[in-house]
Amino acid sequence: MDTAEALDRIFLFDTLDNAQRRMVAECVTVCTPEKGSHLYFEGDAAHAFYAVLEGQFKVYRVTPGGDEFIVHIQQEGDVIAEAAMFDVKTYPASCIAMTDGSVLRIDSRSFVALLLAEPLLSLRILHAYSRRLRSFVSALEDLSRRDVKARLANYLLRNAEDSAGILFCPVPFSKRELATLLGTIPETLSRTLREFKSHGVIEERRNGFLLPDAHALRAYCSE
Amino acid sequence: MDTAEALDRIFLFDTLDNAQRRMVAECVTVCTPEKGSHLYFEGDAAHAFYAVLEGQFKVYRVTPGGDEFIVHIQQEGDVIAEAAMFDVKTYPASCIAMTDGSVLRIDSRSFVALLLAEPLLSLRILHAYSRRLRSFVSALEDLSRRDVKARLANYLLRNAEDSAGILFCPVPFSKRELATLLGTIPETLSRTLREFKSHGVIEERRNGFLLPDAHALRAYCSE
DNA sequence: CGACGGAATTGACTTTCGTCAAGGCGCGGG
DNA sequence: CCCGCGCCTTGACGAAAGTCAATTCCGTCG
Repeated sequence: MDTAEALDRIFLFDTLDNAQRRMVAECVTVCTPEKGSHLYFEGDAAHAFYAVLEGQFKVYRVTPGGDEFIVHIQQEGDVIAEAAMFDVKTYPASCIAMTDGSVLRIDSRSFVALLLAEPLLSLRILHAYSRRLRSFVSALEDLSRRDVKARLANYLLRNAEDSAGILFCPVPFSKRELATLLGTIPETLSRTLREFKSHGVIEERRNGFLLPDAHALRAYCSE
Repeated sequence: MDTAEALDRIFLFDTLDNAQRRMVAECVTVCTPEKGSHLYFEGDAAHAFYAVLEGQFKVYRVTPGGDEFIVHIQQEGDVIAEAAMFDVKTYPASCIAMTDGSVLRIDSRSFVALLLAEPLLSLRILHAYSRRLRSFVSALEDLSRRDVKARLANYLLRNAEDSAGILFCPVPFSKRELATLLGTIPETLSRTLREFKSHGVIEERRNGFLLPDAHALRAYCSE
């Protein structure tokens, strides 16, 4: 994938004019990390941030107790570690490629210079931030007020795609990771999935779940 | 309080030069809401955002079940609803004055125009966002991985002020609200406080807690 | 001063969820 | 083809924390 095509795929850049794109192109490179390789480790000096072109990337921290905490799983179009460029010098988490993939690597210093020259670009970044912030607020609300059934139901509905009237929620990663994303553990997730399946509200498929009874799922959400 | 003095108190504006301050002053007004009055309600058209000069303000949502969920409690220097100006037309939560107070009201449209004219200001806002974002990530980690004891200990230490070697954590609001902030309920908070008091790691005072044994508290954090 | 009302506390009970341990399933390598 | 290794599932159990209900504390107002 060349740089121009890559910029088209990232919402931060996809409406820039040609002059702006040339400027952005100056401070980005396309990388193709292999599955299992790290974009960066927690504590590394933060000279760059990333935008996902292909594949899944896991942003995580290791707790003092040695457990993994998944901050988020980023997919095509998502921006990773954009926080790092503004107010810190090191990454607050680590990021690993869960699959082979490709990313746009954006040099922080050059990019900040670009922002100063292109205020519209700043507004776009602000926009991105505010969406991310909002999603954290609802995740927080979710975790503190709802049980695992509600969190799972919510996740399935939120990530579902509608094709020909059939809802399908892709889960392109392991159940262990889904459990961590939901703030629970594989055992509890497994039991909750079983309950949903036995009531016929979901059906398991390769890499995801069919949601034949969205109405019932919504009921779980607001319980 | 006049506008010039008010701008000095808000970190978004406190390093602006005179010309910039005059521009900002154009789109802000100082308001003095009384205890119990709302800055805005969830769903209102979002024409402005706010910065706290004095008092406490509670940003909250009402869940479908009718419970209150506190998104955060904002105090002097904090910025409220800055997300609203970029990508949405309505406030995603409500905000009420918990005490008499004063705020800077900033008109969104004029401010966005200002951002386009003053790229440095955009960078400051970005900075603010990234800090806020980071605090949400740790709150999330907290909620999903730690028990109430750890969350309370963490909260106390994080918000403590050191005066003459004595740590004091101010809690200028009710225990009910503290409980909600910690993602629990008053009963559980009360029991946890009792446990901490009985072990001598905290002492209750008017509007807060003394932390005579910070070391013990830190042990609770990482348990 | 005494009564009321909201906040906080306490106790008994229940539910949810995590822990521990065992076993099944699928897949790749020898 | 069989073995081993992860991943996932299942069951039994216990701990944490929420619910419900009763009581105490405390500030306010008549």
